[in-house]
Amino acid sequence: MKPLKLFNLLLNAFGEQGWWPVTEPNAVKPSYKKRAGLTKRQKFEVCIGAILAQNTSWKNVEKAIENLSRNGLLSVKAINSCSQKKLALLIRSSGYFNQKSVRLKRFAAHIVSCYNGSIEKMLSKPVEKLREELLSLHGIGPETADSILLYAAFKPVFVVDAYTKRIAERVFAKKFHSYAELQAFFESGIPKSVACYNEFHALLVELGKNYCSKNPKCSECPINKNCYYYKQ
DNA sequence: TACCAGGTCCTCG
DNA sequence: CGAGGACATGGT
Repeated sequence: MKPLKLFNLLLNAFGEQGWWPVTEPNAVKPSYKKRAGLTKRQKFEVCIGAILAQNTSWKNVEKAIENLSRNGLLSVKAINSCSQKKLALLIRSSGYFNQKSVRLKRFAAHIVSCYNGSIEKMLSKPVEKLREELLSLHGIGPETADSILLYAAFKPVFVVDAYTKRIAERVFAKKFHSYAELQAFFESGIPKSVACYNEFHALLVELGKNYCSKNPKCSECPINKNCYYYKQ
C-alpha cells in the first residue's frame, strides 16, 4: 500500500475532519468545521493551540483555549502584555504550563517586535523562510512549526506527529528514523496541496486516537485489511 | 494505580 | 548522531 491509498481509505472511513478546530467569533470553545478562511484571531489561535497541544490531549488544550478566550487573550497584544504567571494559571489544564506560558509569550513578543504585532504579516512570508524563523523560536520544534505553516499560514507542508510515525511504521512495515524522513515519505506520495495535507494529517490523528493507539484495536480498525501490522 | 496524550529541549555517551 | 530525562495535567 502507498500513502495515497491510505489517505483514500481513511477519508472513506471517517469523512472530512474540519481541521484545525478554532473558536467562532461568537463562541468560547473551538469547533471542527469546514471554513472558507480564518480570521486574524483564528490564525493566532491555531498557533497558540499548536504550542499548547505539545504532547498533550486536545481535550486539555480546549479547556486552556476556553480560558484564554473568556479572558480576551486570543490576540498577540493581549498575550504579550499578560503576565507569564497569569497565563500559566489559565493554561494549566494543558500541562507543562510553566514552559508553555513562556513559549506563548516568546511567540507573541516575536510578532510584536518583528512584525509590529501583525501575525498576518509574519504568516505571509515565503514558506522556507517562515519555517526557519519559527524553528528558531525557543519551544517551537518541527511539528509545531509545520502545524502553524499548514493550518494557520495555509502552506503545503505535511505535518508529522507521534501518530503519523506509529501508523506509518505499522501500516507500511518500515522504520523511520527522523521527522524529515517521514515527512518526505508522505509528501512524495500524495498531491502537494494544502487541502490534502490538511485532511490527511487530521485523518491520521483520528485513526491514531481511536484505533492505532499504543495498544491498537486492530480487529475493529477500518483499514486492518490493508495493514501489514495486522496481517503479520 | 499506572499509563497515555496532536513535543521540545537539554545533557550525556 | 541517539538515548534518556524533565516538563505536568486530566482521563481511563
